[in-house]
This record gives sequence, structure tokens and C-alpha cells, in this order.
Amino acid sequence: MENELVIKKIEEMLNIASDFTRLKIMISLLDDTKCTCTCATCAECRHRHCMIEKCVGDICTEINASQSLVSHQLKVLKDSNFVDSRKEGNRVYYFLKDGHIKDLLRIATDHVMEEE
Amino acid sequence: MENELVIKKIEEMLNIASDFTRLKIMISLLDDTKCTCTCATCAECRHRHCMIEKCVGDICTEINASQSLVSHQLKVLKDSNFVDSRKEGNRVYYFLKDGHIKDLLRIATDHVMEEE
DNA sequence: TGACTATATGAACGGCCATTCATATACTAT
DNA sequence: ATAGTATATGAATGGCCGTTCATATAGTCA
Repeated sequence: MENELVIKKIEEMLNIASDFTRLKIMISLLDDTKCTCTCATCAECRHRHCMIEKCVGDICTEINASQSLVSHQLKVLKDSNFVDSRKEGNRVYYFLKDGHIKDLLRIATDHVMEEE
Repeated sequence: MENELVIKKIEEMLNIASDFTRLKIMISLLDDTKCTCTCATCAECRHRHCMIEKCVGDICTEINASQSLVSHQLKVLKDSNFVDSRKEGNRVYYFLKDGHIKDLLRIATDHVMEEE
């Protein structure tokens, strides 16, 4: 990929990540519980077994935001491949889509914690 | 630190990072050359010996942006602790301030490269 | 079918901020 | 001192986007 294009894509990615509401949503979908299973499936699992899924309503409650706002931002996150969703009856369950987001959040957290 | 505050600070950090001009500046200050020295100083060095410093004019040329724009954005980056500077005569040399930015950029790059 | 719940979506508004232009400051050299 | 070079900064503006309000869609249950 060309250099400028890579930077452009990084910009887009970080733009999506750098919003208070979206951060709260993603962090609410983040499970820091470590998976200790050593089977091949777990090792390969794209979600690394640290994924949590939550329906829209629960996310609204947890981050204390309106249903409309959460739905809008979930769409943004989904369009940008940060999350994916699964439908079950009335409800739609969302979950983080890959490990990079977790790494990103971890590094960002390290950074802000380090400055006293 | 309280949870909401941490998220707020992550938001601020990512907001700074998620701009095309600022990304180009930071990446121009990034040196991927690995330091192979094993001395104690190198091991401890906050900059990890992968730091490059460049004066404002050179950054302008390299990223093809106006002096005013680069100066403005360098100030933003400095106020946010992403970079620091050193004065030498007429010139002011800027450099990345810590390793988290490099990690952040690396992860973001991995993420955008992976999607096809 | 109709009432209810869960989620999605379109339109509109307001605020933030990246960029530019003009100018100021600071240092160098003659 | 004066001219020239390097960098910083203030003001102004135009565009983007986060949020809200209103409403639509989709599924459940009786």
C-alpha cells in the first residue's frame, strides 16, 4: 500500500476511535478476563475469547446514553469494522471484531496513566 | 484514576493523533531502525534510540505542508506531550517524546494493513 | 390483527477545529 | 543597525460530525 494512503487510513481509524461515546461503547465490550485454555481453537480464535457481546439496550444503560445515539455510533463502529453484530429475536448483539482495538485501547490507557 | 476520566483522556489523546497533518509529522519523526546496543543507558533510554529529530523547515518540506500549519500542529503535539523540542540557533528541532506513540502507530498500521 | 418492545434511520442544528493569511518574534550575519 | 532566515501566533472561516428529535422498521406476544 502506498504510504500516504496508509496514513489516510490510520487517520480514519483513529478518527473513529477518538470519540467519547464510541470509546465507552468499545470499552464496555471489552473483557480483560484472560482465556487460559490451550486448545488449538482458542489459540486461533480471532476474538481471542476475550470478547463480550451485549445488546443495544444494555449498552445504553451501561454507558448512560440515549438509544438513538448508541445506535448511530454502533453503525459507525460497524461500518468501520470495529464491531460486528448478531441478531437474536428482537435484540441485536454487538461485539468487538478484532484484537487490534484491544491493543489500541491498552496502549492508549498506558499512555494516559503514565503521565501521573 | 476514575474510569470516566481515563476514557476522557484516551479520547483527548486519540483526538490529537487522528489528524492527517499531525500523523504525517509524527511518522516523519519515526525511525524504525532498531537499536542493537545492549548497554544500560540504551536499555533505559526513554526515547529507545529510535528517535529522530528534525527542524520545522525540514518537516514542512518532507510532508509538503505550509510552515504555519506545521508550526500550529507541532504546538498541538507538544502541548499534548506527543513531541518535545530543542532549540539550536535559529532552528527548533522536534522529536517524538515516548514509545507509546510508536506502539500506537504500529498497531494502527497493522490494523489498516490487515483489511485486504 | 393490534399493542408492545427493540433497534435503526433521516433531518437538522450547533460546536469544534484544521487551515490559511497576515504578522510578530527570535536569531544570524554583514 | 539592517536585512534575511526560521519559527511562532492571533484572527477568521469553512466544513465536518456528534447529538437530538421524530419517526420508521422489525420482531414478539396475546
